[in-house]
Amino acid sequence: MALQDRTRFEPAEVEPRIIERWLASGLFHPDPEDPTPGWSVAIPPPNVTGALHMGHALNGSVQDALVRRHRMQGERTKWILGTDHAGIATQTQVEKLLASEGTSREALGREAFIARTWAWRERYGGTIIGQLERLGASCDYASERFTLDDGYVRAVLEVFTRLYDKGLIYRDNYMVNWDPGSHSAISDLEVEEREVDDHLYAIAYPLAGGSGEVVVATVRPETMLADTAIAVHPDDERHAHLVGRTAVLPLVGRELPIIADAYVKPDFGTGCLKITPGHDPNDFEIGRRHELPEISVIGEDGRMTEAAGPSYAGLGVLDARERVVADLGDAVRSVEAYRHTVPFSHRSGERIEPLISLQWFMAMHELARPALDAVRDGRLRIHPASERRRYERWLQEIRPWCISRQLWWGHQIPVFYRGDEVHVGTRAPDGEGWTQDPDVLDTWFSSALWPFATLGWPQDTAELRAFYPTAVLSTARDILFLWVARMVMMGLEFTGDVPFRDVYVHSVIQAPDGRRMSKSLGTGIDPLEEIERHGADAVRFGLLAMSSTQDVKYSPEKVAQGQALANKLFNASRFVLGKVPEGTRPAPRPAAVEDRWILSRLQAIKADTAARFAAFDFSKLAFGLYDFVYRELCDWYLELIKHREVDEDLGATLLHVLRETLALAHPVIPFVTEELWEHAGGGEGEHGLLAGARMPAVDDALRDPAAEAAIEAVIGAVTTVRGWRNDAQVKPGAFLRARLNAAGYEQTAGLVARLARLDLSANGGDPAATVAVPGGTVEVLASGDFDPAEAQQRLEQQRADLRREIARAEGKLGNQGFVAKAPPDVVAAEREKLARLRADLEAL
RNA sequence: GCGCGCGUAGCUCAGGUGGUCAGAGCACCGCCCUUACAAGGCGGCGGCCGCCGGUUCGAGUCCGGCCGCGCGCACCA
Repeated sequence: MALQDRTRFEPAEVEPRIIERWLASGLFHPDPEDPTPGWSVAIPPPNVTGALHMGHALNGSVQDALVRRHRMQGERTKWILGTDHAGIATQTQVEKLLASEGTSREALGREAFIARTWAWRERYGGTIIGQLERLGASCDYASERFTLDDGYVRAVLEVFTRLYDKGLIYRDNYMVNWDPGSHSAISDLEVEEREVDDHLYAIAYPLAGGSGEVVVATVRPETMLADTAIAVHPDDERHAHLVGRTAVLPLVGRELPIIADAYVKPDFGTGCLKITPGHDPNDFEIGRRHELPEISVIGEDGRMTEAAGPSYAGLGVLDARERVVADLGDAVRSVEAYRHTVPFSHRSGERIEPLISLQWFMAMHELARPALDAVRDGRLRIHPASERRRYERWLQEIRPWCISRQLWWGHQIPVFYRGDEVHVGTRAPDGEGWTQDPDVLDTWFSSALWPFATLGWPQDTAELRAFYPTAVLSTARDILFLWVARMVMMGLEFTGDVPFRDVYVHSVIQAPDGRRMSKSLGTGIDPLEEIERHGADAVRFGLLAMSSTQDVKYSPEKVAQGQALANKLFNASRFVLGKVPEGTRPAPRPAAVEDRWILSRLQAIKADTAARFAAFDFSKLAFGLYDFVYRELCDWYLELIKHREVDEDLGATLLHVLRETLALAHPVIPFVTEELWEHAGGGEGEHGLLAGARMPAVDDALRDPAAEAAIEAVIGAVTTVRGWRNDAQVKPGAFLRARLNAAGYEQTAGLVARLARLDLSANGGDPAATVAVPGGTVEVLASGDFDPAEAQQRLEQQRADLRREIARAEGKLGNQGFVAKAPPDVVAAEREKLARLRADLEAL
């Protein structure tokens, strides 16, 4: 496309074309054998079932900005890409599909179901990869991984086996969060608390021997069928006499010992707690402490079991509750409405049924300690600091991780049983009768190996040597424990090094009204639709600009700002490239003070941008670029040089500034900059792409404080005169005859004259108005082009403002306390300010 | 309940270590089709910086207490 044919940047036309060039260039697929230092990022693997949402888009923008910047710094950069098999999510999707076909997973059988799921994944699994491409993410698409591919499976087996041999993975009957929805145990981290309205029942249990009773409170009367004790607080004098005695469980007749345990809150309810180790996590702990029997009356299907007795067996939990309450009759002493929070499955949304179940667990304390140390000694840095504190707290209070899931889709647990024999390994030992554990591992077990399993571990590959540890892990805060902390533990355990040096925890993007973005609420905004509407550059810029250390509301204005920036850069480039002669070689060749100024400002924005990248301050990074392009480059520099003849020097400087600006902005808005780069001469190498060009370094020799001061004055003077013209109702096009009575404009009077539309050539005539500008005044000579009365009013306003400021400064300096106690330089600055204000007033 | 964070122009947000810090974008008003951009340019309106105290010569900026909101952790059956 000829650049001069359009006045607007058209992302929809340009971006797909640019993507093709990037992918064809091979720039995103680094050679691991190359000796250049490696720099890598591992993408949080999206679910194969997933589609790009705003969180992915933000995280993609963050990671891509980092990756592109480092690639342009000459590092051998790899962005590790892949998808997660996402056990529950994927299995649920496929089961839904089967249901719509009138069949089911059970009808198919395990092998066929898994084959079907693979086929489903082949067909629908890759959509998010294409969507990342559309965002402009420069991932290594040529070596995409999957958490169930062959190499990955080997890594998982290796880790399982080694942890088992170390005794850190073990099988136990333990209280788990049973999710009746997915028919599987789930980990503590997959449980969410929700507030519900329940009833609190007070139930009387008679003491053995008929000498009184003990009243307990419960929201789940049906679980009493599994009670094995009553507990009171050891210091509770009201109930001290009960400890050691025995109560009789109503309906069942079982004798329950009355024990003392500090867990019981004496001031809650009656101060007496029924203990049900089989169906309550806290009771389970108490039961283990006191070696109580563990009875289960609720099964994995959520129905009462035979152990509940003939009149309850087979009933659903709620029906059983009703029946129990009815059967208790007078023993129910009170029922009151009760609101409290209870656990629900994050996945299925069903209420968790705490059950004792035979599951695989991972002991975490031994693994957690090195992960804590890594943060404390600085090998791992977490940004922002508040997230680091969360990380530490969780690791300190870490609990065993239930890693088995009663699913089919995933890494089947590599353990084989034959009678009492147990064998851990890839395949069953020789001989008949071995059966493999039917469960699969928690999806997060395999995700925890992501940064090294994707690079070929446990083999010692060139990729592993080149790209491990990765540099930065960028993620949202909701998976800091679920994923990030576990990667650190596994990385340290199996590679001896942290899996990444920096963790950047980014904002969660909420809907514009502050609610959570979600499909079910209808509050979601599709990033792809935003990209279609405004361009990928605009969305990337907007997301980075709105990011923060806190959650943020989605801001369409910031996306619009990004779109405006892309367009501005497009038009600025059209202007520059239309002026620069063919064959110009870009170079800083300042011929005038404004050239020295823009070159100096360019060094400043380069340095600021580098610092903001280092600090993960993406919002300031984005706004800083916006401000430089809009304000300094377009509003001022291009206006300042507009009427100069573009000779070799100016041409070289213009092209230099443009190209460095494009390079600097490329990591944030890669498409428009890549497109314009080609028009601005392109780059080295066969592809000539900006994505593969070098990031310009800061050149301190081009910093020029004198030029900055001179142009600052010009900007101040022009702005002030424009404001005055507006107030004095000067005809917009008129060039007013005026005298510039001010210091500091030796080289720039002509610039002021042109941009403020003044004719400074006249020396005669009476001043009809005075305007204060930095360093002095502009005296405007009488003419018919403005209204003297309005001008006078404006002048009075200016004088009043000055007098007010003078009075404030005088008051401050007249304050003994200030002069005596404030630091000398602050006092001196105040005196200087006062003198300047007085001089300004004098001049008017 | 404990912990963390936030409440600054109509809206969304910036404002390390207290002294031009009262800002940006959008919205709004006025003027301008000035040959890069009218989805543009120029200028402007607009804020007891949540409330009440305190520390200080001086406080959006520090301390305490309220009020409102968000998040994290733990939950009392």
